[in-house]
Amino acid sequence: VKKPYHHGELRQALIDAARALVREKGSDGFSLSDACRKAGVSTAAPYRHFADKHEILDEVVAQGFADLTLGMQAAATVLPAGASARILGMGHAYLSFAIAEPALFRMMFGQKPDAEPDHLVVVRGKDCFGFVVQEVMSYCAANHVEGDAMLIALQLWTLVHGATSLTIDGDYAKISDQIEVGQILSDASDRLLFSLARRGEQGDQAKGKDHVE
Amino acid sequence: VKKPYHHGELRQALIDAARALVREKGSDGFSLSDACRKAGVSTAAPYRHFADKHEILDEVVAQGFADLTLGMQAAATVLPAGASARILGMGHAYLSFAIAEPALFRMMFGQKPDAEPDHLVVVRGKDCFGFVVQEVMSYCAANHVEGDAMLIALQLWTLVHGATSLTIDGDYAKISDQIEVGQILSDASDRLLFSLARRGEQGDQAKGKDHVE
DNA sequence: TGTACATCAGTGAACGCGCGTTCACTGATGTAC
DNA sequence: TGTACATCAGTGAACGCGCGTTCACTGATGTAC
Repeated sequence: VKKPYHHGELRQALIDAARALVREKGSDGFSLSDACRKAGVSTAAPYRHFADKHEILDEVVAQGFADLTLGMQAAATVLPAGASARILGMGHAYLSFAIAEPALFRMMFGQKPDAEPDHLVVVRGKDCFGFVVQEVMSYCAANHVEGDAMLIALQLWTLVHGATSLTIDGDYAKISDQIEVGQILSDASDRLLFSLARRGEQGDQAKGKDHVE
Repeated sequence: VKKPYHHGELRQALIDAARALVREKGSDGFSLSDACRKAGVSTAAPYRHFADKHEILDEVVAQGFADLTLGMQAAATVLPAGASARILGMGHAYLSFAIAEPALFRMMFGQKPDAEPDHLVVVRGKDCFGFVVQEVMSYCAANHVEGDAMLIALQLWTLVHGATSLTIDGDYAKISDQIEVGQILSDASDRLLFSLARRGEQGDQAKGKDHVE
């Protein structure tokens, strides 16, 4: 194969290379030079497409949020609307995403280096949480839950995010190798949801567990 | 003041300098050279007391866990034994610690750079979680809760850790500036604890909120 | 269809930087006799 | 109490390294006439 002078898809190729390198070496270990090596171009080439290193990483993070949203949507749509299993499935999708790309997950939710956040990243992040709120609202409507769906969504997010962080950072493992994150998640999620729902729906919600993951 | 050739307390001085620099610049921005500058010694001096850079940071992290445990103990002991407010107070102490030293908190619970974890760090970490389990067991005993105290402690830890991470990383703020982490935490913790406790104790637990933070 | 030329996406060499670590050294401390 | 000497905690200069970014450049593309 001959190597053409013009790459043609260099912008996306650099983003893909950056994401792969973040996955392999972590966000700290990532260097622009590495990404250039991987894409097969000189270290000056990226500056035709990006202002600096951070701009590439912002793009990676934005695509990460889009993928996370897609993952949760895929998990939700195969589960019955209004069931707590559907909410739980989204939580498992969140966890699975982070396990597949822990360093990317940390970049998405970790603090930025004091620079103001990228606009596209914020939009994608809000879309992602917006989907969670929407699903929680559907659940609440279907189960006649009185209460602020936003607050409930925040609590579930908090729980799932905690379980995810402690898993990918190896903190559960440092305490004991007997800990099952799936049990923690499903047990606590159900507890949070059940304590809200009115009587009569519980049998319906109690089945359908352990679908995903 | 004359500057003596021998520092005398250089080991602890370097640990203190490292902790201060991590607080100021983050764990990434921290360099051994910076710590030497701050302690007023040459860059070769640390090698009399530590094998390498990581050994200093391990020491900082271990002291961080000790401080976190102390903070939670201090919060717990001023609140009535057996009250849910006591458990909640520990959660707030966890959050306060992380807000005061976010970068240190991230080092404590973030993943290590593939090297095996330091022994002292693991011990201090287990001590810290052990205290939480112990307090949850007391709560369960006082409120006649049937259920695995370890699992309950894990769920509470997960929730509090999630709320703490999302707070210090600015993720709540990215969604909306109206979000109150205190409300999320106390609401969800109470819900997790109440759904376990038997009848009759609820009035006792419902007061005593909003003590700390 | 052919040619002139502007535009654009790459090259490759070089820069300055701060880092972690090593080296031979030197000044201070403390112990043996 | 005094002296010789081993030990130890520092110094300061140097190293090699990989990084992000800039520079003048060159090869390819595409458009005007």
